[in-house]
Amino acid sequence: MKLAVQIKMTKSLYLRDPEQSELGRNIIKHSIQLIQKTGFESFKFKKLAESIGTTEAGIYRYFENKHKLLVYIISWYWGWLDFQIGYQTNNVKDPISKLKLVIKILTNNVNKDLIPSHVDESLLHQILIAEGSKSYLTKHVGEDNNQQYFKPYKDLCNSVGEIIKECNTQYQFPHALASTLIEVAHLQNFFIHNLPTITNFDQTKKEDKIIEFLNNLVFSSIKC
Amino acid sequence: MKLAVQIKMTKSLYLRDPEQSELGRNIIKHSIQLIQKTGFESFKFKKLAESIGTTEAGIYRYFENKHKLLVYIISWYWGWLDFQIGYQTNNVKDPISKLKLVIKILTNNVNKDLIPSHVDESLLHQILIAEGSKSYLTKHVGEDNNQQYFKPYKDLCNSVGEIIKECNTQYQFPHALASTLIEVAHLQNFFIHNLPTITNFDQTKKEDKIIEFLNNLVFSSIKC
DNA sequence: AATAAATAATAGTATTACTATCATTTATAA
DNA sequence: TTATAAATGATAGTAATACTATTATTTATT
Repeated sequence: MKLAVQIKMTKSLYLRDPEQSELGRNIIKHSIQLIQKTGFESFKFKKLAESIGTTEAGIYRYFENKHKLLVYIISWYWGWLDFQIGYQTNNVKDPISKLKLVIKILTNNVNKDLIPSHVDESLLHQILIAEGSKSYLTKHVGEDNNQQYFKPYKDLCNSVGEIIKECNTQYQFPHALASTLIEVAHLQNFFIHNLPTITNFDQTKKEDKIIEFLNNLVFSSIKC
Repeated sequence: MKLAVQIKMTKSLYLRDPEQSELGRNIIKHSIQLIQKTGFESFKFKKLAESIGTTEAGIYRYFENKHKLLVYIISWYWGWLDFQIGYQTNNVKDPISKLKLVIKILTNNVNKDLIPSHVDESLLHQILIAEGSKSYLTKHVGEDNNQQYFKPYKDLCNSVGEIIKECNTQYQFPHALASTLIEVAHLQNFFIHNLPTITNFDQTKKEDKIIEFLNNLVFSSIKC
């Protein structure tokens, strides 16, 4: 029997559970490909339906609208990242090594194929970088939050925050630093690839530079 | 004669310069109000035209589409912030005090009415927090960048980066830290107001907490 | 007073984000 | 097996949106 990760998703995000049918899984799989390829603004349910070989109505039976589908996909990734962190740092005793590993995981710089999955994580990571903040930068963020849409994100922030606490119990802002770390990992990745003149990273071994920057940022803040 | 700040805007952002006519200035003014009120996704040129008392065609003579209008508004704010920083830190000799003042300015925690302006900066600040990253999180960010749309943003990052350098010439990542500082100031402001459980700031004197967090983040990183 | 530029008024189009309906296939249960 | 329900496919339709085009009118410039 294969090991499969089950990420628990908020029920109100979907009309029909996409994990439970072939069509549902296809919706997720092709959404990831299309959103990554065209960007969220140009992502249309009609194109999605065509690429799957179904109709618009078929998609709408699973997701009310494309924003919920985006939130679903992104939440799935947060849940999956949270799981990865728990799984991969499981044997690491030293909290500082643990936090360093977390930074690597957040920059997508570690082998995640330890656990097989039916989604393409590297595409998902790119979606996170380019579209992630659109999931909460809306006027209805409050209602979405009440519906627990951001629970996986908050759980992840909490997990990272707890590791930060382990490193230095005296540090005042573990959760703020955790959310900063998560977002800045994506932000700098976006900048380095799309607005390179904004940072002064040289363009060789980009990911390593981001990790170096983040390590410096986090560990000097918590004085380790 | 009144002192008026002129922020230099990239010409390719508009079709007709909105600074040069009453209608143009109205477009900017009402856009700011509408975007802040309804969010960018629900912001429609038709509603904008109605609120000004003109027609859709009138708006389209100034801006090709609503994304360019957003970029215009946001760029204006970056340019204005950059100017504020130059102006307000002008007499400050000590680079550390200077950087502290920059952090205050970025968190909107300082009196900016020193210089009069026909736009409402506090509305603009809210737009920046909620919509700012949408200006570059697109598939056409590369072309937009080639058109110099992000020059004011980069200039601001550069100004802040230079002040960071003044504080510690040895610090390796002044520009990355500058962009991080600018974005995190907005991010934490958004979180504290919209997803409060994500940070562990208590809800009193929110802005002060953000400043404290940012000061800690920046000054420990550059070891001052 | 003549000319050009800017604006207003109106209409039109292709696309989009859905909703509704009904027929057909597939799974489940008696 | 048959009856029943659930999921899917096929098709059509609608209101709203993001524009473009055209012509008339007002305002500014020479």
